[in-house]
Amino acid sequence: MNDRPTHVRVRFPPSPTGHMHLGSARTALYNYLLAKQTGGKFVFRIEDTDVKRYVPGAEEELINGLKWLGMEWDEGPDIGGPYGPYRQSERKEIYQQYAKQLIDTGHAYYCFCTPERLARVREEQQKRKEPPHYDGTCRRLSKEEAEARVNAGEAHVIRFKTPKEGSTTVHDHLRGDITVENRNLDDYILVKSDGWALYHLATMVDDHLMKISHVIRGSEWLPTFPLHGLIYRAFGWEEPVWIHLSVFLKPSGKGKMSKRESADLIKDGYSIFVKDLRELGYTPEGVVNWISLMGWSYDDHTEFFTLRDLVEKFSIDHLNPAPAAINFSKLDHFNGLHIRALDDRELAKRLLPFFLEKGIDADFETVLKIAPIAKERMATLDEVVPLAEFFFKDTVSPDPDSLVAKGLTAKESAEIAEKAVELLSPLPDMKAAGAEPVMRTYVDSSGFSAGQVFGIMREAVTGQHVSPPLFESMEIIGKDKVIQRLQKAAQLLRMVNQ
RNA sequence: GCCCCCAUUGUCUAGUGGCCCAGGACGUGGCCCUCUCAAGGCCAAAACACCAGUUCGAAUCUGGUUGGGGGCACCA
Repeated sequence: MNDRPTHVRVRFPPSPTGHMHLGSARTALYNYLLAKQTGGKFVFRIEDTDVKRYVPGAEEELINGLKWLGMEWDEGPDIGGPYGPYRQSERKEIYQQYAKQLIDTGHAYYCFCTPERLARVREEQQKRKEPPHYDGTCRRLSKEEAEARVNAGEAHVIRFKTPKEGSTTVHDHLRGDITVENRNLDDYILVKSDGWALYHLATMVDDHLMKISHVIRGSEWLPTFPLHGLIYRAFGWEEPVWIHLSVFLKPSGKGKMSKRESADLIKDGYSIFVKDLRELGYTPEGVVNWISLMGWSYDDHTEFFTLRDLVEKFSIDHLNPAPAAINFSKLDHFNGLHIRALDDRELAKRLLPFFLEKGIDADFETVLKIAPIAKERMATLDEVVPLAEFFFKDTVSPDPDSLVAKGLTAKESAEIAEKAVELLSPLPDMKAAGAEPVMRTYVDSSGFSAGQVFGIMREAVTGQHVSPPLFESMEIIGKDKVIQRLQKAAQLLRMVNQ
């Protein structure tokens, strides 16, 4: 608690190549939390050096996703900052300059091998059950020959000159030292033949230049982590604190979510994509609380957190290195908690669009009245529609058979509906405080149960088996409509054959 | 195949040698509350992968096994 770092500089550097998913949201969140709790900076950087994989609109989705979740960045492509540009596609020359430095210091070399030859070499290596590594042909070229060929305009890439002997040890904050034999590392390509730097170079250069002090990233980088350490050392730079987060597994815990499985999820009302979650009625509060606990924990009993709480309580010392299976029912739980924690005005504001989207002509004032009686019946915001759409209908159409109360005949049910009309009509309005005692007195004297009487009324007034509390609902609907609907129900019941 | 990482109930996890015949949460089952459905309250079933070792003592340390995951691109 006292040994927390201060003023860290962290970054979230996604590639605009697809939808923003839960894994990147969590990585962004942990970075954000660390920045905020230390008074540091959260840097947003776009890693778009691969034009072939660029997806239009992906960057905007990333921006919207982060903002929706409540994570604002301090430096980024849209707002700039002291270490820009924050888009890798605008930093090409910087990478080339550093690649050249690596060549000059003997840490990298030009390679003229064609993709075709590399594929052939790889194939043969695999046939011989050898690790598929670059065979070192161009590593043996003299500096003079290589430069002559470059100057002659021959196509080339730049490769890192990985040590052949010995081993490399790097340190991960939650996993400790990680050591690999250098022979298991490859002479990775740093700069492609089109002159663009690859992740291994571009990201290390950017992180150093942008003074990133803590790198929190996914565990898919673990295999090349030693290479990244080697690159930092080749430049003579001080390494950041490295933290590799576990991956998210599919709900069964067997492997990570495939494209197909992600698509299938939406049928069950779930998704691993942030933008879908929003449309499915999840709140940013619920999503943040949920993902914060997949790989991190506070203590042995506290689980409800707002983003503010997390900024205060999060700690990189309590991360869990094991992969975590996604548990959507827990998301429903957290979302419900946060819906109930919202004040009525805020909740109504968020509920309204879900009515409108379904073509229901809801108004804010009515939704504001509905919010308090519906909030504990929702796991997701969109569930308000089937629960409360009857408030906005001119008439409802209850099913005559459903109108008949359990254990009663249609005739008895009709009489109850008629009695309700008779007892409620004289009242000045439908305030629950007035209507409920009247009906309860009737229940007590009639011999029918509350469930029977109120059940008939619920079906009559809402047209639904399930609804918010009856009398509160009737108050919102208003006396005229309540009486009308009860009368109609009585008529329907009179027509049911007994 | 090779390399790396990981390993507590179905799932997320607490646990850093004695507070643990293992605590919390989701889910599941039961009960209570109750006008429906929820929410809420109470209760229950449910785990230290295995084998050695270190130690007076191990879920916690070490080694191995097994299992799971990730990576092996002129992608990130």
